[in-house]
Amino acid sequence: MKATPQKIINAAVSLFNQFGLANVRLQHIADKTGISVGNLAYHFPKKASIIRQIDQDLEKVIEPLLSNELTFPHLIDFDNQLSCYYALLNNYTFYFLDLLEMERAFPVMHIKRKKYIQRMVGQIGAWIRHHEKNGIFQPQIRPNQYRILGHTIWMIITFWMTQQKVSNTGKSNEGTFKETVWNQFLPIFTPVGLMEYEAIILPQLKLVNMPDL
Amino acid sequence: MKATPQKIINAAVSLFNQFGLANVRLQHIADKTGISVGNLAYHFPKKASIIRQIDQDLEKVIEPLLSNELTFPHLIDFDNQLSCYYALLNNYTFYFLDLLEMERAFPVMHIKRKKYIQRMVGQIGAWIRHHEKNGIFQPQIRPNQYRILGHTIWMIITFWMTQQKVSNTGKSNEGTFKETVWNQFLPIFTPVGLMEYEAIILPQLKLVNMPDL
DNA sequence: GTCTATAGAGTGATAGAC
DNA sequence: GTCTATCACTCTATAGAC
Repeated sequence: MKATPQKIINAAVSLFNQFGLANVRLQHIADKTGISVGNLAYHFPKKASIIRQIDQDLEKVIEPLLSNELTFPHLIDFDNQLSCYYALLNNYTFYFLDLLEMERAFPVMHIKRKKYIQRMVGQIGAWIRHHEKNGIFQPQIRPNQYRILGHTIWMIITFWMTQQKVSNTGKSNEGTFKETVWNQFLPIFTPVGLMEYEAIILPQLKLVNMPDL
Repeated sequence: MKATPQKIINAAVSLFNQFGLANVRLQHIADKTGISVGNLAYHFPKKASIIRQIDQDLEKVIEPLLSNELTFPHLIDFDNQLSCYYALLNNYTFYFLDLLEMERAFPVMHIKRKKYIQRMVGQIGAWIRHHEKNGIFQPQIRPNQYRILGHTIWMIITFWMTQQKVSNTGKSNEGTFKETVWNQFLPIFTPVGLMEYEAIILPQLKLVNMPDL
């Protein structure tokens, strides 16, 4: 892509992340890009064209994340995956803040999102079941326990940024994010699992400072 | 309150719940109430006046919920509290869907919300610690474990409706909601706690049908 | 209390000169 | 490719008759 369109996209993503999809005007995007609204319209005839472009960029980032098998034997692989998710949350915050606004205004994006959700929940669920058989996690106490757990972890990831903005102390923090997700696994570790967690994951988490939730 | 203002509020809440705060026009509210926009303006001079009134009604519902001590010795008390929260989610869905829009457009409501959040997280946390000392829940494995758990449960409650709308199968379901929250406690029960759960809570949950998440 | 009519402030999109 | 100017539309809020 040429220089100007790329600058426009960068400005738009940045503004969307900061103010939310519905609150950003073409004028703001043009100003931030350093061009006129007319010029903006030359490159992207509709506001929706900008969104579409961003959606395509986003797909290129999400797709590989969801294609990871995650059935690697080490917990650190999941920790790395969490880092990737956190980067996604940071770079495309608006995508996770404006879920319903996007559903209403850009139904096509929403259809894609629904597929992502299914795959993501499935991916996490498969990882849990893998480590259940593995002896890292204890067997389920109740039939649906780990299916629900997978879904809850998806919720934590998806609504992390919203939660942060609403509840919060200020700036977002990768360490707190990861700690919250890992906290879901803490009570279901087997002794062996707990040992691996405390040896491998915990030192990682301590590397980042952790203010109050 | 007289008849017309109350009808207006009812119509407004219903529309906000369905379409979201930002997508409801004065015209829609007037139509649904069966009056003209001019008349609507007579009763509520600004759109914000309507929101303010709803906010006050909402306070009357939330306040008693947050004042519950929840340190009663039986798990069923928490289950009842969850029923109350679910009713709140249902009656004031928009309040939980449009968190950020409300922060932007109605900062005063948001300040109140922040206080609610603190109290709610604190309430849940106190309940968990109470039952930890009680022998219903196992001792913490790690220092912050139950503080984070309380925060996660607040997230599940707060974002339940959004999650439902975005991910979902259709209509919201109290049984699935409660099961997801209780699932958080499942692995931290002591044998005694698990017995009480299976005797008292589980039969309750089974009373409602549970489609897929 | 209720209505119709309209002012006034945006906002997305377009036309046409350079 | 880039600009200025403007149209067409939407929405809140207000004025004034009944």
